[in-house]
Amino acid sequence: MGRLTIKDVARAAGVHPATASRALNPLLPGRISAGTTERVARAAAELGYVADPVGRSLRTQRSGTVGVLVPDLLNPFYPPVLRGVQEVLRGHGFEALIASTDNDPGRAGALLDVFRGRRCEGYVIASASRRDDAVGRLIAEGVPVVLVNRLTEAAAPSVTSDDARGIGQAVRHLAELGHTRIGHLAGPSGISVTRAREAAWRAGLRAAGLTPERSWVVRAGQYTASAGERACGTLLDRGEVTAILAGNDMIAVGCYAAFAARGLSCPEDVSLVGINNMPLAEWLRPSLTTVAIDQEELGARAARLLLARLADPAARVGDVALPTELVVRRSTGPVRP
Amino acid sequence: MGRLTIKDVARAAGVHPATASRALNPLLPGRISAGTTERVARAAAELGYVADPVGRSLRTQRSGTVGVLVPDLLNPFYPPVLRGVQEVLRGHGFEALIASTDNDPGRAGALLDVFRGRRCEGYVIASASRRDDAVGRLIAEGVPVVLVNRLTEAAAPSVTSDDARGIGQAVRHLAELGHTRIGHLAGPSGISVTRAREAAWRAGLRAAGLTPERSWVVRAGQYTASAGERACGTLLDRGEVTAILAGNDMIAVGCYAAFAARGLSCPEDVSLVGINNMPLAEWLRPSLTTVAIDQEELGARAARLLLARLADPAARVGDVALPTELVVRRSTGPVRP
DNA sequence: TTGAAAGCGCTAACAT
DNA sequence: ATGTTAGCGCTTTCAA
Repeated sequence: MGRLTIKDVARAAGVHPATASRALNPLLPGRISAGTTERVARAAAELGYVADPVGRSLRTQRSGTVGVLVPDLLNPFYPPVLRGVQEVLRGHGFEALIASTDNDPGRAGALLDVFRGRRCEGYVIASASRRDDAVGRLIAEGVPVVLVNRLTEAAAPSVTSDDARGIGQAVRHLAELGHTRIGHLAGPSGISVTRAREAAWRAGLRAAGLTPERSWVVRAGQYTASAGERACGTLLDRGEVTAILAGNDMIAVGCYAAFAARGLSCPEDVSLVGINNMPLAEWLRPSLTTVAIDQEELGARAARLLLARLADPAARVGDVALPTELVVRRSTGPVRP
Repeated sequence: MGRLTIKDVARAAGVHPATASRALNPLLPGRISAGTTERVARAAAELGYVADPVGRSLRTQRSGTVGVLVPDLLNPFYPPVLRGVQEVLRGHGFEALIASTDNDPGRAGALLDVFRGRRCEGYVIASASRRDDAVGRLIAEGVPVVLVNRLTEAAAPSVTSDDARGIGQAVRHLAELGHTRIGHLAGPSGISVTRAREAAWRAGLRAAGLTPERSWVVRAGQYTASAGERACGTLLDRGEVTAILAGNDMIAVGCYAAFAARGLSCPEDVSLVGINNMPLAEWLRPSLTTVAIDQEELGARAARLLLARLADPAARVGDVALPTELVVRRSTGPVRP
C-alpha cells in the first residue's frame, strides 16, 4: 500500500500535479475551470487521497499544529478546556499538541521547546504565571499566543472568566444565608486568577456590608486538593469563619477532607463554595455550590482567537471574558444559630 | 529570525551539510571522525539548532508522531495514562496526538482518519470495544497498534490490568467484614474489561464460599457517574445486597449519589468498592476503597511496547498485565448486624 | 571519512 | 486555465 500522492490523483484526472493541487485548494490565485476542478475532486475522492501534511508543511512552512500548555491535566477543570480547543482546531484543519507542566512553572520552558521543535504555529497557554519568562519570551518574539484563564505581565490576547460577577453572587448567597464571616482560600500568588478572585471576594464582602479581615484569608500553595486541605485546616483552626470561598473546586475538594478530619459537617457547620464547576463538582458529597465557568467554551474561544491571529498575523484580536454564574447545590446552608 | 537549517550548522563547522547530518545522527552507517562529530555538535549547540521535523519526516517517511485514542478524557482515569504515554514518547523524540471518543464508539473512525491524515506511525488505543471496526481495520493493515485496558477481537499487543487479583482481594475484604450478598455494577457490555471484571467478581465470590446471584448484577450503560447512579438505584431497590463492587470509580461516584438519594449512609448501610483508584478517589467522602491500577504505568508500558514495534516492525512484542492491589479506605465497613 | 547529488510530496512563481 | 520548474530541509545513496 504505497502512499497515494498528488501525482496519482493528477494522473487519474489527466492533469498536471500542480493543476490537481490547485483544484483541491479552492481559494488559491489562478483559478481552475469548473470541469477540471470537478474531475480532480472526483478522482481524489475515488482514490481516497489525503494530502500529505508533511510535504505540504515543508513547502508552505506551516505545520497546521498548535501547542497547548495546561498547568495540570489531572485537574478535572482542564480536560473540558482541551475538548473545546480541539473541537475548534480540528474544524479548521489544525491539530493540537498537548502538554502539562504539572504545576511546575519551571517545566514550561522545556515543553515549549518541544513545541517549538515541532514547529507549532501558535500557542494556547493556560499555565502562565504572572511573570512567566518562557511565555513572555514567546510573546516578545511575536509568536501567536492566546492566554487562557491566567494572564502574564506581557500582554497577549486572552480568554478569561469574569469571576467578579459569579463570586459576587456567591458572597451575596452566603450573606443571605446569614453568614457574616466568610473566609477565602486563595490559590498560589503569582497567578493572575488568584489575585482577581481574592479581589472579587473582598469586593463581594464589602458590597454585602461586611468587612473582610486579613485572618480570613489563607493561601494554598497550589490549586490542588491536598494544598486545599492544609490551607482549610489552618483557616478552620483559627475558628473565625462560618463559610468558605475556595479558590477553585480542587481546593474545595480538599476542604471536605479538612472538615471530616475535624468532625465538622457541611453545610451544617461550615458552608463551602468552589469556583469552576468542574465535571465532578455535582458528584461530591455534599454536592458543591460553585461559581460555574463554561470550560469548553473557554477552550473554544481561545482556539478561535488563535485561528484569527494565524489567519491574519496583523489582526488585532481582543480579549474575551466569559460570564460566570453561581450554581447553588448542597454545600451551602444557613449559618448556625 | 529565519529558521536555522543544517546548512547553517555545516557552514559554521566547515563541513558539508550531509556530513553535519551524519555527525548529529549517531548510529548511522558510515561513521564520522570524532573530531568532526565534536565540531558539528559544538556548532549545533552554539547556534541552538534543532532539526526541522518536517524536512526530516519528508525524507524519512516517518512523522515521529503517535495517535492516542481514549474513550473519555473527562474520566479522571485517563489523564494519568496520557501522562505516562507522553513521558515515554517524549523521551524518545516522539509526540502524541490525543483524541477522545467521548464514549461514542462511532467517533473512533473519524478520529483515526485525522490521525492517519497526520501520518501517525503508530497508535495507542484505550477506547476499543471488543468488536471495533475502525481499530480492527487498523490492526489488519499491520499498522503498529497497542491496546490499553480494553481488548478487541482482533489481536494486538496490549497493556491491561490484572483485575482478577485486586478484585479477589476486594471480595475477600468484604466477606471478612461479614458481607455475604455482594452486588456488582458492571460497565457496558461489548468492552473487554467489563467481562473480565464481572468474571473476577464471580470467581471472587465463589472463592469466598458465596454464590453469585443473577439479581446482584446490574449493568451500567456507560462508565460514567450518571450511569452508575441509575444502575446503583436499580440494584439498591432490589434490596438484596449489603455491599457493591462498582465496575470502575466513576460508577462508584454515581453510587454515592444513589445512596444519598435513598438516605443510606456508606459504609454503615452499604459498603462500596471501586476499581481504578483514580486521582480524587481518596478525596471522595467517604474516601473510596478501590482496586488500584497504576494508571501512569499503564500508559508508560503501552508507549514502550509501541516504541519497540516502531523500532522493529518484525518484533514480536507481547502483552503486559499490570498487578492490581486493593486500597482500603473508608467506604467499606462491617455488615450491619 | 567526507562530498556530491538526488529526491521525499507538495505548492508558488513563472511560463505558456 | 493549465503546464513547467524549482525548492522547502533533510537524509541517503553513490562516488571519491
